[in-house]
Amino acid sequence: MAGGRKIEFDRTSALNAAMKIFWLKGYTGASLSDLTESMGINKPSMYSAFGNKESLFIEATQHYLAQYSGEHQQMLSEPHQSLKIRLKTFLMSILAVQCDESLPRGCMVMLSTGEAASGCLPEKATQVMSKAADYIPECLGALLEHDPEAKALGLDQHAAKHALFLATVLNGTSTMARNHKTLQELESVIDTALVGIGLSEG
Amino acid sequence: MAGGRKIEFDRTSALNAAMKIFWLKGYTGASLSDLTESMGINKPSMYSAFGNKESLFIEATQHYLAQYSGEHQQMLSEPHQSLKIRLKTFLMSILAVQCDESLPRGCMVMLSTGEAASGCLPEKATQVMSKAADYIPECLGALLEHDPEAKALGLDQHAAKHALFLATVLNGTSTMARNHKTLQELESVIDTALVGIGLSEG
DNA sequence: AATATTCTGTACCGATCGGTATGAATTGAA
DNA sequence: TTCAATTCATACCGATCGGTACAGAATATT
Repeated sequence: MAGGRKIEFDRTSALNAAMKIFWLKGYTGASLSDLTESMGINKPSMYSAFGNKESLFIEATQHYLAQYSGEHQQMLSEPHQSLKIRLKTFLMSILAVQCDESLPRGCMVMLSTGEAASGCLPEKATQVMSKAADYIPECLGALLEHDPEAKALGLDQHAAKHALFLATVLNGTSTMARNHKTLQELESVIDTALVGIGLSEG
Repeated sequence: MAGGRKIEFDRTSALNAAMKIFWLKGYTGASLSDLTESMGINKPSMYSAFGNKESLFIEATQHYLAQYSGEHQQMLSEPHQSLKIRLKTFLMSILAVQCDESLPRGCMVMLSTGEAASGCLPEKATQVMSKAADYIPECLGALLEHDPEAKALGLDQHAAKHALFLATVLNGTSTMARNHKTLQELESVIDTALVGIGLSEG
């Protein structure tokens, strides 16, 4: 057995850089030149470390989900908080990422899901995005269906409908954030949406 | 002066075919091969008839606006109809196009505006999309601000906020329609949105 | 019929795409 | 120090991108 030349880049920060390029430009729009340049490595290094463009994209998506998606769900089960507070905190947590000025605007999953609908994604990547896109609606649906306060308010009668509504609004804020709408403007959208499902007064 | 060979294709139907390709795949995603194949012509014919890919895209966008965007506005000024009815008819008119199974799903303008935000559109095309994207929010804003019934209800106090909210919902339904949500499902989203701005009861 | 004009089809252009072969550089173990 | 193992950098691959040169086919005027 003999050792070899040591890797000269940090795999995680390279993956993070790739994630931001995919997030900004989408799968098709991100060229290997774009990716490797921002990752600070050459193409052969990328291929040996990540396989190919598709598997890099999938890994970047999982990196995105771990960093910017998982954190939201716990807002929904925060104890001693009203349903309205928990739901608004959840939605604002997502919106804050969409509007973060130090990151690409909008939601990476919603962006790439649109690419998938155009048939621009390879098969496995499409499956990953489809599963990722189901996450937020499922969180919302489960909350509205099973939460005691939601039941008391009768929201469980329209759980699916209201979950779709809120998910639709979040898709809307994602594209609005992409077009440089501010967090303040879009917070008012969230507030109006909460009125729509009867959790707040107009 | 002498005549020449006659053109062998219908310019309008070729433009219509190109529009559908751009609508389905976006500007970058639509290759010249895709376009000319569906238009039923060869590349030199396309270039002599439309100039280049960008001007074809701009003309296709204007064709889209003429066919699928202008028709909505008149719903807002329909006489002898309540504000709620007019607004819902307006929104449903847009939603019906987004969900039309004989057309590409979603709104072409909202789709390409996303591309513009990624810097994937040439300069002039970006300007055209930006102006087109302002159209629906401006319709909504003007309605809520100046309509007598809206004023009576106090909606003019929050015209900009509610216009942004409804435009955001329409962006959401566009991406949802792209992911094969049905007209029925998304109609319930519209209804919930109308509750949000106080034009309907939960 | 001859000719000027216009369109169509093919074949091609340089650039870029995703992906890879190859050799030099660097390392650990023998 | 030699050698096997691994990474890095360059240069290249076929395919496709948007766009065009050019020749032949079709038309209107003379």
